[in-house]
Amino acid sequence: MQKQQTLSRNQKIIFDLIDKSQEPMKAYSILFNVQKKGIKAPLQVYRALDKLVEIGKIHKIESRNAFIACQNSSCQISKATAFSICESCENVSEISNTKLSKYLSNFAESSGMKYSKYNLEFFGLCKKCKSK
Amino acid sequence: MQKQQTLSRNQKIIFDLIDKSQEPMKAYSILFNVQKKGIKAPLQVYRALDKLVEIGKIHKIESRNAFIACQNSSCQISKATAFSICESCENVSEISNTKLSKYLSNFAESSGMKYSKYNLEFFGLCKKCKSK
DNA sequence: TAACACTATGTAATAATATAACATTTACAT
DNA sequence: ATGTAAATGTTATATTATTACATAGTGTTA
Ligand SMILES: [Zn+2]
Ligand SMILES: [Zn+2]
Ligand SMILES: [Zn+2]
Ligand SMILES: [Zn+2]
Repeated sequence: MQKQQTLSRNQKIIFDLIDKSQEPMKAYSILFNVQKKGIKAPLQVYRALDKLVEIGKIHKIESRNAFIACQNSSCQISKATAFSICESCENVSEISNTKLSKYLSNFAESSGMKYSKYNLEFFGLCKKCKSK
Repeated sequence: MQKQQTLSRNQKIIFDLIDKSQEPMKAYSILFNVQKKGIKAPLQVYRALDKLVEIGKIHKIESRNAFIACQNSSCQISKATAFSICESCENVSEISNTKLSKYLSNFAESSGMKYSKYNLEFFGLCKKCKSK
């Protein structure tokens, strides 16, 4: 068990919003949604996002510039992330597969670099969209 | 052998620049470098980049918003890309490993989605930087 | 408790990345 | 020559992210 991180006020507001969202959220959409709570500037959002990513509570979907809450309770730090992204409905789900992550970290370890993390994004049509 | 794509004027100018570069190039840096050749607007650059990505001549490094020429002659289309990225010197190299790509496309095929492509980015220290 | 270090916050301005909208031109197949 | 798709040119604007600087809270230790 990792040490439990206490979130600051802004971090908590922003995490709660992302966590409740059914879809990845973009920074300026987050900003718009938290303005009533007193968070008025982009930087306040980006700072909270940076911290939340750092401690693994959220992940950035790089290809979409968007953020989702970690869907994998054991993923306390964002050092090995994998996602399926639907190119039609833009649904994103986090993949949590031990074999896959073992395979990839082994691959990285044997590659000659001093490996610190990876990010993998699969694209295609989700189950719903492919049956349409 | 795939059909050989003929590049248009702007596409060729921009591809040549990226291909000669020793490092990933960002869109506005590309723009700056091709202004003397008559390409004056961001959109001209982005349109060429889009096309070059589509036909697999270059790849976008999503975590860096930068572009590199494909280093894998057999990679005629950007449907399965993998990179090592050095967090110190920002060197990026394309990984071309048949086992890895087989493993990942099999994984995707068996995941329930209608898989179309993936992108994988490893982060860490490259050989040079780790020995410093 | 005072001093210190560290983290977080507030605010304004601006940088960097990317697209929309519209007009025109080129390539090339019928 | 006509139609059509791809590419280009141009202006304006949208979106994403950071710099710089000032202030406030939190916890540790002298
Ligand atoms: Zn996670
Ligand atoms: Zn879908
Ligand atoms: Zn390639
Ligand atoms: Zn390096």
